[in-house]
Amino acid sequence: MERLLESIKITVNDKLYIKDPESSDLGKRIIEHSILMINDMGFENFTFRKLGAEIKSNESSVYRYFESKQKLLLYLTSWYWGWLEYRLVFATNGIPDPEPKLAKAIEIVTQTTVKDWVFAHINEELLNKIVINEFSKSYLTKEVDTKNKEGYFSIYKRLITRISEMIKAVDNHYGYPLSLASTILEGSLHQHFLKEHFSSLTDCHKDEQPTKYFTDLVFNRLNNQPNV
Amino acid sequence: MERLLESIKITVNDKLYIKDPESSDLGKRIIEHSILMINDMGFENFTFRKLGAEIKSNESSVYRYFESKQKLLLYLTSWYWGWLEYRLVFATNGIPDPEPKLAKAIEIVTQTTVKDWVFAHINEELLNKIVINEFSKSYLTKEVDTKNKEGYFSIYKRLITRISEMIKAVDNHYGYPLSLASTILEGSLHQHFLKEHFSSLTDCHKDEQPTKYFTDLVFNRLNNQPNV
DNA sequence: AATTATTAATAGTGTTACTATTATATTTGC
DNA sequence: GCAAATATAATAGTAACACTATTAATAATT
Repeated sequence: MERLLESIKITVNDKLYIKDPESSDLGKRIIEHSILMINDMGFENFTFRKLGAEIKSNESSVYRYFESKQKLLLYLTSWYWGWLEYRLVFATNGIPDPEPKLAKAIEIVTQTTVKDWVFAHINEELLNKIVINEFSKSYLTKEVDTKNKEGYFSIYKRLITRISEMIKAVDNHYGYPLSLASTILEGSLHQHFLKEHFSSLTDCHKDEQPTKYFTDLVFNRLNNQPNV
Repeated sequence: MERLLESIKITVNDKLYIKDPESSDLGKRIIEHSILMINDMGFENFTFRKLGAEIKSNESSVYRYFESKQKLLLYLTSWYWGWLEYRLVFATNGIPDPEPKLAKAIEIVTQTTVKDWVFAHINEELLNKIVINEFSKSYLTKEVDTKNKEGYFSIYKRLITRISEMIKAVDNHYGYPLSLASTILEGSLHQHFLKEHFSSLTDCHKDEQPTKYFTDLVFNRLNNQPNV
């Protein structure tokens, strides 16, 4: 995969940044260290001032790239979903049969990310943790509808649509392909969170178990047609 | 139900408040109006200062009842889960067969709340909306493990345990009763949120559809034993 | 060498969560 | 009915935060 991706750039909605962080060294340091710091201290305790100090730059310089903390988070999570979408399409494209195709898709989106380091300044493993802990906060706000209209969630939405299409390909009589797709994505983040902090509320205690749980759940439903 | 509940008090962890808001008129107004205001403006924009102004009292008086905004949110959501647990136990206790019992449980926890007004100062319908929009924020923080140790999520956890027990009663060979129970609860909040803000990501467009979706999903899995 | 773009430094604004202190009501015990 | 205890209100203040404005220094381009 490394070879292939060298020429690939994950593109996110360009309204999410003022200046493309990929376009400069400072920009890349902003991305790299915001991932490290948000993962360390959590989004609430993370500030542009602290980030500036960490990268030996200045708060105001960070504001040249991102107009707010919220937009930086949306940039990071969008990037993550874009990267996941890329891996999903790449891994499933060659599979002709709907069942193994969906199975592969579930595997990709529910497993925790292994260290890839395809993009030098982006630690995908930590970014995955950030998505588990912080993504919900990016839409659980009063501004969600405007943000949505501005297209800040479009990659995420496209990803869910893709999964729902694969579900329909397995069973086009099933009545809830979109709900099931969104349950797989969100539910998998949630199971990973429970695994870390509420282990008494989940049967998933190892990284690969959410994949097994959702694969089992989805295929049992879809092979069993007593629809609505 | 009204008659019965007149003498019932939903009790939450008493470390969540400094002074019991149920013990005074001011306390009840704090609860009543914090529900209205958080629902209106969202948790981020809600402040004790604004609340004080609204109830013609003072910011510092609110701090006599709750030591922080976060604890007030935890109080409200705990109360909600306690109330839901009560309704769950009440509605399922008399059902001997595991299947209809679980079906009733899923119905209770996945449906949006109808106006009950059993507790004069608590609008359960709005509280349900608050839980949908804000509950995740109460655990998606760096302090989650300490909060958990202090017992601030115990009612929520007990509720999930109860549901998982009902799942086991239907199929005690199923390998993921806890994960399934937590998926039903969290997933249902999520589907209700999507219904309001991302209708292209769900098949649930009416209030009762999450119930149907999860009932279908759960029973199809449990009647079908190809376990792990 | 001059122009331009980028980055850094400094200072400031309004708001927030929360605390401390004092003053004023209200309730309670006798 | 009145003093003591308690609850509430008012005021002021702190440190931190998100974000802005302005100017200074540096680097890249022409």
